[in-house]
Order: sequence, then C-alpha cells, then structure tokens
Amino acid sequence: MLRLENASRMKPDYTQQPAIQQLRKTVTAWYKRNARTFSWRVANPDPYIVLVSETMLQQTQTSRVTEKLPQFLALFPDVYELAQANNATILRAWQGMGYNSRALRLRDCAKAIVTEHSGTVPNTYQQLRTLPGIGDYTASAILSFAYHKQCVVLDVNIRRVYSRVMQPMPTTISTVADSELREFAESVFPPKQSSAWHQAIMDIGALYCTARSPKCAECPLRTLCASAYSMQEAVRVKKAEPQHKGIPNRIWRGKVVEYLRQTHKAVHSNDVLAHVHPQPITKQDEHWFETLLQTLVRDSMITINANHIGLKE
DNA sequence: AATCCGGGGTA
DNA sequence: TACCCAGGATT
Repeated sequence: MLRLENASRMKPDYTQQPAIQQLRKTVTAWYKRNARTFSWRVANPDPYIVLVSETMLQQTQTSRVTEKLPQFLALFPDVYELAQANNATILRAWQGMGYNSRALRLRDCAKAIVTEHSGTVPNTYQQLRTLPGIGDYTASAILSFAYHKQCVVLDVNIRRVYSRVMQPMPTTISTVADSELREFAESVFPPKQSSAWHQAIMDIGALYCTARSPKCAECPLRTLCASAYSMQEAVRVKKAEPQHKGIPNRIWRGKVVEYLRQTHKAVHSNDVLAHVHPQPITKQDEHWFETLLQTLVRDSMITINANHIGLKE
C-alpha cells in the first residue's frame, strides 16, 4: 500500500512517451480553460502585429505592452507607415517602453521588410534573423505565432518551466543548459500546436512557475514537475554596471531622452543637465554628462548642434 | 562569455 | 530596497 502510494507520486520520466503525453494533456487542458487574453493573441494574427508586439515584449512585462501596443499601432498601422517614421517620432511613440534602441531597430526592420521583402514579414528563420532587432526568440515567435510553423520557442519563461519540470532544480535561479533544453523542447510540444503550446507554457511560467516565489501548490503541473515544492529561493548575483551617483548610466540616458521627448525644440545641454540631475553640478558631473550624451549620439537618439540638444530627426 | 541597454511593478 | 521582466547587439 505504501509502495503504491509512493509510486503514484513518482515524478514522470520525460525520456518516456507516456510521461510526455501526460504533460501535453495537462498543459493543453489547462490552457483551454485558463489562457490569458491579450490583444495580440488571436487565432490568425497579422504578422506585422506579431513583429511589433514581440519586439515590445522583449524584456518587458505584458502589462506594459497591453497599454502601449494599441497606441503604437494607431500611429503605425502597417509596415509601410512604420518604415517611414523618423527617429524622433519613433522614440516619442516608444515612450514608457524602455530599451529605446529597440524602437529604432524595429523601424529599421520595417524598412528592410519594405525594401527587401516587398512589405511582407519573412516566414523563414534565416530571413528573419538577418533583420535588425530580431534574434532567436523573436524569429521563433513570429514563425510559431504568426505563421504557425512547428518550431521550438525559448524565452526566459519557457526555459524556467522546462528546467524545473524536467529535472530537480536545487534553487529558483537554476536552469538547464540550452542544448539540453532544446532537446527536451523538441520532444514535448504536440504536433501542429507550436503556437498554443508555447504560449501556454509562457502563461504557466508567468502565473505559477515564477522566478522568485513559485506557486507550486496551485500549479497545474505540480504532480508532473521534478522541482515542485523543493527549490531553495535564491537571488542572482548581479555584476556592477556603469553608474553615476548610484544610478546606472542607462537610467540617466533614459531621463535625457524622456526630457527631450517633451521639448520639441533643441535645448542647451546645460538646461538638459539641470533638468535631469540634482544640484549642485560639478565640473566632474559636466564631464560625465558630455560622455553620456555622446553615447546617445552614437546610438542615433539625439543630435547636438552648438551645444543644443534634440531628439534626432 | 560579458557587457550594455529602460523603467516600472512588486514584495 | 532589491529583484524581476515574451532579448538583441556588440565586443
């Protein structure tokens, strides 16, 4: 009796087909009833909208994209409109999204799609990967979600869920190596269901199998998961990043761009500095700021003429 | 393989 | 306060 009880609680062996089938059945049934609803998650999405939404979703929570995507699409309803936008227009439309280089790459991507692909988002991995701003995840997401290609999709959520399900993870920050993850990923997603499957895993990763404090007790995969209830909560060691007065330089850059979004004419660099930086301002602060501005020039976000700064047109 | 790149929600 | 997030490009 005790032996039977233990046996029933044994974790599945995902090198065996019955375990795979069990996982597929559980995930699919859960998703059918509990899928999150998003404006970009529709039966046959416009590939252009998938391109825009997946770019926005890079390192960005769904809640923010929910708000910004409709506004962005109202300004740039198709790839041709987006391709024509200048830097300042794109950067203003990107307000509140963060990682502003994404916005410029997305516009450049639209340009390339218009000039090299007759305005149609490519439907092969190789073609997608040559486009600016499209890496492994976004290429796979477009193929799977927009074109219903049967490919593996790996993002931070899916990596985390797969790692925990397939092997006992000692801590909440532990993951399996990518090579092994891909092998597992290839074997688990059900035939013809790449799109729904990968979005289902992302939902479970976002709702239960979270990075910090996973909700194993409520997770639909708790009986099928090698790591359920058994992970030590841990935190990543983060390396130092370039900063000024305790604030990372990327945040200072963001402050400058945000200020220039609102000032529709060029502003003297001293005024920009005064608006983003606490007083008093030393010579060292001024030198640091000049270097910071040069990185924004380098990244095609601003232009400087006679010490007057504006978003790059 | 490391580093850089936003900014807001959350515990 | 610290940590996290549907990554990608560069070096």
